[in-house]
Amino acid sequence: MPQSKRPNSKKERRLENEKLILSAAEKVFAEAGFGGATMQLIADMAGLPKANLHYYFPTKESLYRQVVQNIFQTWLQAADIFDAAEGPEEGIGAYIDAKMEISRRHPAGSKVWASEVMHRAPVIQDYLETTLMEWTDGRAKIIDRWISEGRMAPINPRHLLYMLWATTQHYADFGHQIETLNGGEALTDAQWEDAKTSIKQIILRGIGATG
Amino acid sequence: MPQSKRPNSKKERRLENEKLILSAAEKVFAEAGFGGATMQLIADMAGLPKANLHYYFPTKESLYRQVVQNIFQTWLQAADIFDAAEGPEEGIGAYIDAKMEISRRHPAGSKVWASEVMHRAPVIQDYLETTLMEWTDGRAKIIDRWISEGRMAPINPRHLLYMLWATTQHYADFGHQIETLNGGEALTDAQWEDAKTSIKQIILRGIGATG
DNA sequence: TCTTTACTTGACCATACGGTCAGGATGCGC
DNA sequence: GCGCATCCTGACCGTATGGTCAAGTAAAGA
Repeated sequence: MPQSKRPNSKKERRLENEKLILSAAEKVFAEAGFGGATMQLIADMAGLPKANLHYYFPTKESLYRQVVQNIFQTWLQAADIFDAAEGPEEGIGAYIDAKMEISRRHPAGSKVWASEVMHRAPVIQDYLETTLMEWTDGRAKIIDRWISEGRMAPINPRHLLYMLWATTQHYADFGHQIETLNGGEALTDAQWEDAKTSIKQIILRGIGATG
Repeated sequence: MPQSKRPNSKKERRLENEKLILSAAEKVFAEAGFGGATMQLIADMAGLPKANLHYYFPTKESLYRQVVQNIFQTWLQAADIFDAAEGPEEGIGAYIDAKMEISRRHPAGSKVWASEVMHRAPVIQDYLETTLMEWTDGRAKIIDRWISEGRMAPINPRHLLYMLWATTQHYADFGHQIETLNGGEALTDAQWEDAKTSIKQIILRGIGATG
């Protein structure tokens, strides 16, 4: 007699609990860093006993690894927009929008990623060397093509990409600083729109890609 | 009989040891985060017994606090260049150069700062609310004046400042990622120059402040 | 030289943390 | 309904860590 209200099937519960744990872990790792986070805190936030965490994720490190890998996936998804674009104004503009939206919706993930990279990427170094490297090379080539087609000014694509990453992720990673400078209030919808517009304005004009 | 070769006077030794400890602490906090850093590790790196650290800095938190405050001072010093400038091209250009130089010379400090802010600034929240707030308001006013004088395009000064911070500090905080994408090699002198030039080119042109 | 003050340090302590485990509960296939 | 595999969890353990302390050493001051 499978119930649909409260998912009690084993598979469903498993997935649900894993999701619950991963979500709690992301928050705690973001707030406290890997070293400062405790399994007990994650357990409390997930509403599960600590020993249960170790049933799903044998070690703290394995849990952390899973969190970071999930974030990396989200990170890469924003790339699709870049690829589908027809030119720099559309591609880079949409990429900025997408990454700003990620910063707004998943600030914890962005922080965990930043923390991981700052600590010399002990867990996802191989991803940096393979997947991220390929992604970056591919995007750099697209930008170089746009430049050779005269659709934007000649600019080192890598530094442009770093600038895009830095600026968009700043709104998540340094969100607390921004909020403090905003009088202690989170940015409003209008302010987020203003941020997006300002960034696109500066960068698109800066690379000579405005209509 | 005060010796000048090896500073054995109490005051000199005190200052020397404090500097030694603070320098080691900055590195360890940057590499491991506050939670991951251990007093033993800092002691080893400073070449002193652990108990000696606790003589100079009673708690781990007090040591951390001192490190963060020192970094904040460096951070603010780069402002002088901004103030002394005659117009946006000179002021913002020089500010970018100065902040990039800090990222290059003191990456550990930048990382500690980033980490502190990411964790909701438990130690320097009051600085954010007072000193940083005033600094930001002041700089925003200067930019607004430049805009009203027609020396640059109308742009929300805050988002421009965030962009400057984000981009320049990215080269320190995400230095490991940049190094990995650079084939595992640290950026050369020429590459650092290229970075500075690219950033200035995009931003100065983006805000309509090029000669 | 003698006293006092500042500094140094090995040994030690309480605590908190990651991780284990045994035994019980629960749903699943037959 | 029954046996089995999966899931759950309170109690427990070893270790590492921040911090203490008392006893010693070296410099400053008189």
